[in-house]
Amino acid sequence: MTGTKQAGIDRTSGVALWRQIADDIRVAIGAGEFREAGKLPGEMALAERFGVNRHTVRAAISALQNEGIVKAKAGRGTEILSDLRLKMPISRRTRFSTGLGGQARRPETAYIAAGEAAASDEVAAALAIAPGSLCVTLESLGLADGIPVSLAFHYFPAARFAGIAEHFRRERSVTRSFAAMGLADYVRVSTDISARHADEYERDWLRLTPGGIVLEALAVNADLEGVPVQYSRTRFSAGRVSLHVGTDGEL
Amino acid sequence: MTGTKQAGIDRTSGVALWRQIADDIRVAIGAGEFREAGKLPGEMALAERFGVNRHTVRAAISALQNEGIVKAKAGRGTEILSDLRLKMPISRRTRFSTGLGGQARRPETAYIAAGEAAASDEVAAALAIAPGSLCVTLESLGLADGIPVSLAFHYFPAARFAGIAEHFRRERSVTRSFAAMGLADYVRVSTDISARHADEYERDWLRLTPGGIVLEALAVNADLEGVPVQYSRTRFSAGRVSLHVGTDGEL
DNA sequence: TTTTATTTGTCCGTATGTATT
DNA sequence: CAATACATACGGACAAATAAA
Repeated sequence: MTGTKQAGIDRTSGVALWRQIADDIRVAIGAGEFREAGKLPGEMALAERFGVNRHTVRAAISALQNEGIVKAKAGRGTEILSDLRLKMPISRRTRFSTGLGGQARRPETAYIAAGEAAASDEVAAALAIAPGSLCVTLESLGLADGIPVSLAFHYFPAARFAGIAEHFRRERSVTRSFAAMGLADYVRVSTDISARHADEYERDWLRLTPGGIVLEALAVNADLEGVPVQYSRTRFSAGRVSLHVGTDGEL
Repeated sequence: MTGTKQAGIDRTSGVALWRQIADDIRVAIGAGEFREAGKLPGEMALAERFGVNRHTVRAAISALQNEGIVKAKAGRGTEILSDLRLKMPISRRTRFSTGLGGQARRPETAYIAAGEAAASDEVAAALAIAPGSLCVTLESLGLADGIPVSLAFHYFPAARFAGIAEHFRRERSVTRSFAAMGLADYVRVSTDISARHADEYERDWLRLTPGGIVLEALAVNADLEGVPVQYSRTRFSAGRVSLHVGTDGEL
């Protein structure tokens, strides 16, 4: 099926050639295709490979430079800067800071906003409360070494966690905020994972370029009696994070 | 330009507006946004929503018609034909066919290819065998109602599962192939999930458009003694599938 | 049945972006 | 940095199909 035509380039798909080629090169870098050389093949070689003009390849490389993935130097070639991904564990004891702790990086959580909202059907079902019940909302940004990796929107039942936003503002941690309100422990009940293109708001906070991808995780946490205490929608920068599900044991 | 910019549409991303809008509408359909009406809002309403000209919306709808998702009729509106969005469970007992079975859809597995390969470091580590050991490889396509949803590449240690490809070719099921070779049961040990743009090969098999997204799951299955029996790399069509991780119980 | 409003389908022209030579 | 060809996006006008008054 892949056959004769030059490596998968479609000219009437609504996606500019330079963007298709940039995406292809990004995937190839992630797959480790150029890891040995540490740099991309020359512009002429790439133009040949994709069956396009050298100018088009230059536009693609320029886009990858803006993303901070490669760095082109006259006479030297195009160096590959980073193809690393953080591994975020998903288990019964999923927590942001400890999840990234083992990877020799400085994890950090930033406060974005807090508020109140009536529970939509979706939120109400997840938290096992009546639709329309009041929820405390909290928005936060997760960073590793100063680079944003996740953007989270949390819902807590207001009846039980009325003042949690103030705690979070000081503590910068959901776990410690729960603890300050008398909830010593909690577990992850379920996680729903999907992927899509980032919208403008997500691109802004996660510093993604147009066409960037987010992994969206819808998660429910519950106390040890199984009563839901938190519903959150976390969007991970797909280029910087993978999710690791260990189905055999705890973290 | 009609006025203020609208939800997540970017005019300098190398992706045509009509394609961005088509992707947005496809996701909205999958989220059930128009399920009540059974059809899309009018072209004018959508043009307003996305802040573009009516013709641009028409181009997007035309693309969705070609995908077989909607059907436009003069005077009637644009009917939604399919809102396929599958939820694939990831748990200790993860299997493709049973995973989709509960969703009242016809699951199917197609055989693509089989072969042999020496284990790379990555594969060897996952299967707990020596690097360079021989593996049986198997490639398969998962479909739901005839629509491709997953593309999988499997590795089995050849020392133990030498003839498994022939079994799979007849049985069209990894579970039944294992059973035919005397392995009655196995469990999922770990799953690593990431997201990225589909490459040409994946776009081809999964019938994705350029810029399409895949959810890639690297999974290890083991027998009940904990000895790894299978390592697989499954790429799900992100627009058609989400992954559900239940961390509390079995499937 | 006729009328009217609504919605999609098709045509025109113009400006800008993309890709090649 | 041309010149050229084509795709994209916009704006408007009108035709054709449908549903409801």
